[in-house]
Amino acid sequence: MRLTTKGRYAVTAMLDLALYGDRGPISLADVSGRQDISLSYLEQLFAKLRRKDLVCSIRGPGGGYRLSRPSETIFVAEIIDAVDERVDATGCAGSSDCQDGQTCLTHNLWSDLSDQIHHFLSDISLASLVERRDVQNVSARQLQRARNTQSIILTAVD
Amino acid sequence: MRLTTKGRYAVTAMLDLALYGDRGPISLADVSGRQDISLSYLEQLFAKLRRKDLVCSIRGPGGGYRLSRPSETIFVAEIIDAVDERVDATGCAGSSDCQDGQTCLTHNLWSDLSDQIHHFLSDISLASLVERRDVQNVSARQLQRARNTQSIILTAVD
DNA sequence: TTTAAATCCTACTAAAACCATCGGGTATAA
DNA sequence: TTATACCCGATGGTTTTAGTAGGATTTAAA
Repeated sequence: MRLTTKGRYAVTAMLDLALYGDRGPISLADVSGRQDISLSYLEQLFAKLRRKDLVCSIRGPGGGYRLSRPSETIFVAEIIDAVDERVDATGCAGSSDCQDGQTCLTHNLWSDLSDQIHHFLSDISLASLVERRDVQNVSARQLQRARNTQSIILTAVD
Repeated sequence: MRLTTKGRYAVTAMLDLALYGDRGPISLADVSGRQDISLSYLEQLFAKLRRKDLVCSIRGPGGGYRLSRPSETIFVAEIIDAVDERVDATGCAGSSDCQDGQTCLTHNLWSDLSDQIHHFLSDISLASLVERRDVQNVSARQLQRARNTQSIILTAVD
């Protein structure tokens, strides 16, 4: 099982869309700037998210990505599955043939753990994350930083 | 976060000791044979388990490893921690400085998940695994296979 | 006293996964 | 027409994994 930056980036980026996407599509360049994720890497992740129909894309200027469903109906587990293949703690991808085509001594333990994790992440929607106090605080900080950066740029232009 | 064969091997090997270690120390060669784990790799894992005082070793012929505490008081979470360093889903090892020294948008989500996993694995003792029906079934199968292998060897000697 | 069984220890390596970067496409609004 | 943005494939550096190799040390048993 793995849960690395790949899955974390994907969830963070999707949450970014949920937070800021109410007025039209969000470009990956914006997400990249706010969340400190490399643009090229985001492109790869969103290719997978698009294939799994979690986002839809609008090309051309003013384009970007939108959630393809309301944020209440998109769950963290789906996002991780989309980019990370699986949240599975077994060594045999659940097929019970871990040792010589038969189950290993601890197969069911890892199977239970996988269920636990999947259940936990399946209960958390993007909308529920948007409502969280800590998420709102971080979001406010990010917007403030974006405004500062903008004003620095404008000052430099003068 | 990672949960790979390293952690799985360690738990399986410890469970092997819990199952068969009641009559003196178990050699890693025996564990290797029963659980299909390479001997040298087991040696590396048990070096860590020994450092964390989960097992104690007896050198020389007839030697091997024993659990250093009763199996009722050894929990899966400890074993994984010992060989895998951590079961942590955050990107910052819990230090909350995931983005530019501040918390990232999804930090608390991963922190909650880590707590969930750790709590789950902290509740499972080696003794409770030994009592499980599925573990007993697999164990019986492994012993049967070992007897077959032994009889093949004896036949070949004749 | 010798031998062989076992732990102990360090270094090395092939393969995989991760986390990108790069360079070019293509669609499309302005 | 042009700049913006998505789209796509190839590549590469770094880290981790899973295991190998080769020996040194301890010690029970022959």
